[in-house]
Amino acid sequence: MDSKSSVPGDARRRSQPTIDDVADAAGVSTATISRTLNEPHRVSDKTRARVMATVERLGYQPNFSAKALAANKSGTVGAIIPTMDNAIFARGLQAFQEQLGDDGYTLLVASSSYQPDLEAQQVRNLIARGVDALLLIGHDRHPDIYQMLQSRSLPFVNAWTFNPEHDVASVGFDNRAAMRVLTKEILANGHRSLGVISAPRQHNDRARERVEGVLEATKSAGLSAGDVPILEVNYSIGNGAEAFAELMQGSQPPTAVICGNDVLAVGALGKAKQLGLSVPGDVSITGFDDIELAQISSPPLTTVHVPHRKMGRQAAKLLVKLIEGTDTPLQFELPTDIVSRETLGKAPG
Amino acid sequence: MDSKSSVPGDARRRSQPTIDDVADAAGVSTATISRTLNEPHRVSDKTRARVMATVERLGYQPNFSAKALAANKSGTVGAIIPTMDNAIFARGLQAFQEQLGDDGYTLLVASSSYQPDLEAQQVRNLIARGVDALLLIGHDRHPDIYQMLQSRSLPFVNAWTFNPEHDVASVGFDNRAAMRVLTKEILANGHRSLGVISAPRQHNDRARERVEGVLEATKSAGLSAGDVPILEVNYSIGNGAEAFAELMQGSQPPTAVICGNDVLAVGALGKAKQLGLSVPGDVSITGFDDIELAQISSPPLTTVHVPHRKMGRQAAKLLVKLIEGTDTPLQFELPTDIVSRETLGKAPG
DNA sequence: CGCCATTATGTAAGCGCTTACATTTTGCGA
DNA sequence: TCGCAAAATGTAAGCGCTTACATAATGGCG
Repeated sequence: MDSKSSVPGDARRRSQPTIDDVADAAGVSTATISRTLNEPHRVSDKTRARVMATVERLGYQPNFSAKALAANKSGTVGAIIPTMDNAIFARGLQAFQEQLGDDGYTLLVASSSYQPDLEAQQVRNLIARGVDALLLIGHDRHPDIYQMLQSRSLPFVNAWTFNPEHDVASVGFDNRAAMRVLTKEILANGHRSLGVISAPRQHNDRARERVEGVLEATKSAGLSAGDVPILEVNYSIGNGAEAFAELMQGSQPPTAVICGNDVLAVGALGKAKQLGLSVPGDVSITGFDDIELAQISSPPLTTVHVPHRKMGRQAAKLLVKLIEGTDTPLQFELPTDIVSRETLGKAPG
Repeated sequence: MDSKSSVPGDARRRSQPTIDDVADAAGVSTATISRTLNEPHRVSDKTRARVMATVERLGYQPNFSAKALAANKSGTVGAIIPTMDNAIFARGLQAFQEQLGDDGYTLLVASSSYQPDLEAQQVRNLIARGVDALLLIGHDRHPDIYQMLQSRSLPFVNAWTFNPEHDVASVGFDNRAAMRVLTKEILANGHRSLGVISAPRQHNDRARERVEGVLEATKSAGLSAGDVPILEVNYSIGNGAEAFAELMQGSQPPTAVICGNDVLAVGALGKAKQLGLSVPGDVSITGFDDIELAQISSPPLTTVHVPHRKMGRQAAKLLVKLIEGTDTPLQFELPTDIVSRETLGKAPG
């Protein structure tokens, strides 16, 4: 019963079999195992069959850390989103992940809670964890981040926004244009007194662009910027409601309230009902994103439809191409369209 | 200008500094660097300060794969959820991730799309990727999975459900009891003709338990099981609507329709409106989960509130304790409560 | 001041893979 | 049958860390 723990083939505590175990069992070298698994064509049919059988029999699973270390790539893609707790990101991320899975990559998620510093930290974190590429939301972010990505030549794409001025890979839509179109539609309905409920614009180019879109439209319709009150609140139904109340309590309340997203709009809608205001009889209200909420609110919301799932999948595809060095265009603009339901009507009076 | 590429200290293509670089720069051994970073107290104040400064100066970030390989742990926790494209999982996952981040772990996500085989595959995948622990939804799954986890003694917790019969770590709520309580409430309102719209129960113990809850309540009220039609559809507003229509077209339509979740209920609600049925005047409709949809539907939904965020955080805490070997109870039952809004009323007639 | 228990640091052997490079086998034309 | 290019396989050096063990520095005490 003496036991020299260095005896080869020693019982290594019933842990995972390693490549060496497989090599021994199959009577080939580890190199052959590795090749069989990663470049099957470089191995003879006979050997491949034998190795595969052994792999199967032993239940061998390559150790990922080792693989990542040796090959200097992890098969892992990171995503840093503001929050999953918002249908639009959750949905896009789900699609992103599905596509990634199809391509053999795994998703590492972090969230920034809309805080630039936190985002920077998360980027560092994910890089240290060896992600092969990164999905980021929007263009705004700490310059350190870009530098960091640059210096490591780590592929990344900015999603949920599209702006050819930024010379980086991205897949998204033109927030400004979308909102401009919506606003024009509103103006075409005779509204001249508008109000905006936006997410905080600082550090959030999407929110900023949307407001810009509104402003461009109103300006070209001859309204001066000062005429359009803009409230900034964090995304939530409650905040939407409050902001709406505030907007309506002035001496000359807007006849149309443009919300930065559907969640805010639904809050506004609820508050309108509560205040005894009819929508769109007394006020029109619009949203952005076209999430489920928009369909089932009552009345259903007129909003801007954004192809979140498509965006997620497309971003994944692009990232994979960047990782693998496949030639590809770097920028994808996805179309949005306004979906007219029942909360936008003629201006009263 | 001659360049022997093997010269030590050679310019390794301006890549990340390694622990060796830091060691050289700080004039200590790599062991000391490692200790400074991982067990600061084991290093003298002077050395620690010098090392930290060097780390800072070089912008050193330890390579995760190497760390994981050497230490045999990855600081990464995997989660396999049916889909992120459902507010309840997204929300819970967000909370889960926040807590994980607080504890220094990172989240690796995969989704099973409600398919047992896919789930098994994802488990394998995440294990190979070296996760330190796993979050799983529900108790139902391929037995191979449990065996796999067992044999590697990989910590895991089953969430979104609580059932002391299963002897595994879990944090969740009693789906059956929650639904039983809701159903009793419905019966107390005089309803005797019920209908159920559920998610497919196969491979989904949560859906199954919920239906069981309904049945327990109806049975103890003297109704026979056959009296309660049960439709199974995948979660979606549209499916909820269709199922509702089907339920109502019989010769003796139910006066109360119990839905497996809010999404289904909202679909049913919409269809009721469309069919000219008043809710709860003609039919009562209930949901489950209490997501945002429930508040803003019209009329707002009577449903079961589930503390998704709390569940996510709690699951993360538990998992971390399991990983670190801290002593802890293994099962956490979270309370649910029924929130009475406006879709449940007295039985007509 | 010298001894010895502490405390701090260094040495070097892996962790489980990949992959240049070296060696052996195979297959085929002459 | 021989020679040789191509195909298959093997050898072994890392990848960047952690950590057991060895060694050196420190400091308290008689």
